[in-house]
Amino acid sequence: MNKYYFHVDVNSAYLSWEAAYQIQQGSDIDLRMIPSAVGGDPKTRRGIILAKSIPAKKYDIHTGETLYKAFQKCPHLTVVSPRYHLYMKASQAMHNILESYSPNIQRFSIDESFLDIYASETSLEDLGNQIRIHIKEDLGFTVNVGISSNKLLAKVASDFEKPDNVHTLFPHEIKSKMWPLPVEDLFMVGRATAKKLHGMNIHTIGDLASADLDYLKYKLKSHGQLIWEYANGIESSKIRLSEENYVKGIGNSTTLPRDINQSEDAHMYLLALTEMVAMRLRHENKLCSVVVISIKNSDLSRYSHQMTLFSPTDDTNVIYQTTKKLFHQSWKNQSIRHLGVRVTGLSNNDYYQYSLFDKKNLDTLRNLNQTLDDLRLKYGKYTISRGVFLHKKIKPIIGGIGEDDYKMMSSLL
DNA sequence: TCTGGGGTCCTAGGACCC
DNA sequence: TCTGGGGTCCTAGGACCC
Repeated sequence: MNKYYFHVDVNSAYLSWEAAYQIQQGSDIDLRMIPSAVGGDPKTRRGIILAKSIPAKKYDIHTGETLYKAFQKCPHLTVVSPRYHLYMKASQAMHNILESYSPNIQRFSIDESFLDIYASETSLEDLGNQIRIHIKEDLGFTVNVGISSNKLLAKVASDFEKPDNVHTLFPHEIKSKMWPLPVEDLFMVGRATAKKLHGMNIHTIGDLASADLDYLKYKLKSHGQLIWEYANGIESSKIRLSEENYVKGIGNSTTLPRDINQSEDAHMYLLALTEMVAMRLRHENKLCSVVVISIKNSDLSRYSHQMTLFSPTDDTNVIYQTTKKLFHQSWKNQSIRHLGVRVTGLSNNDYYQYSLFDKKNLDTLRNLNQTLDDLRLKYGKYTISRGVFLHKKIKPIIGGIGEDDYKMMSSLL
């Protein structure tokens, strides 16, 4: 018996979950069988494709492209807006099934998990199929399962032929199964790195694996070492359990319905974003010590500005006042297309009560914030809004991922 | 090809300390 | 006074992931 790693990846996750849900609700249309996609807001035609069906793929529609473009390629494309709460439930249901196979599960993203299992090598594919079928029969959507002796190889394996498949990628299979693939198929080789590698005449994962390590490190720093190891199948991280996989920052951002030039308008959006960020922060029982704003101009250039606070806080108003200050320190007076608010430097709020500052005032403030959060959670986020939003078209709270927030992946395995 | 939003990590330069 | 070195923290920007 040896330890093996399994990577479970939901096929076209958002679309599969949407399809499975609609069928459960009695629909006789299976979105997976027609050209369809999940993305943006189909009414305004803004936004992008987040997931697509296999029939939609035949129209050359791919993830990340604008809805506008997708409709041009396929006018009868069925598009549905994303429903993140549904996806979190589906993700949780899958997690519950995986728990019956291993106590060690690492949720890598909403639709991907790693688990380690002690088994004999001959039983691995059967085990993978068992997981695959279990999820399909109980939950109505399909997954790919990748199996290997480490997480990296398991992840690469789950990306082989889709959907509804089990693949292995053991070290002795690297040469035949992984090295012929284009280098951009490797985890952690994105657009920028791929371009640099092509410039070095490295085109396949095999090219990368046999490249000179010192040269790669000279060109790409530590990232060069990392991807060289990945290309050679070298990776040894353990399953990271959720306790050690804590949140490091919380942020929300939005593309504005139209470009703005007035700082008063920017303040509105900063407040609306801060409302959501601070609410999530309090929900996590955390305090932040750093506030960051980011600005994207109409010409798509972007910049950010941050500030470390004198003392950690979870108060909406303190964070908002800081974002305003940051905005005025950094705004280049160009028209703005996108704004973001993010907090980092998180700490637990256990000792908040024992702060040196006036306890009574702090408690009053905390109670006020808490009461607002509770009301919004119970009756909807627009139940109570700040007065400044009256008669404005701007939504008083902006940003996704609410109540059932859970820890997501990091760029490391 | 430049279009969304939510993240993490790395690096380099500057400030500041001893 | 302007000459050494080591360390940490902060900040801005870039790269990557889904």
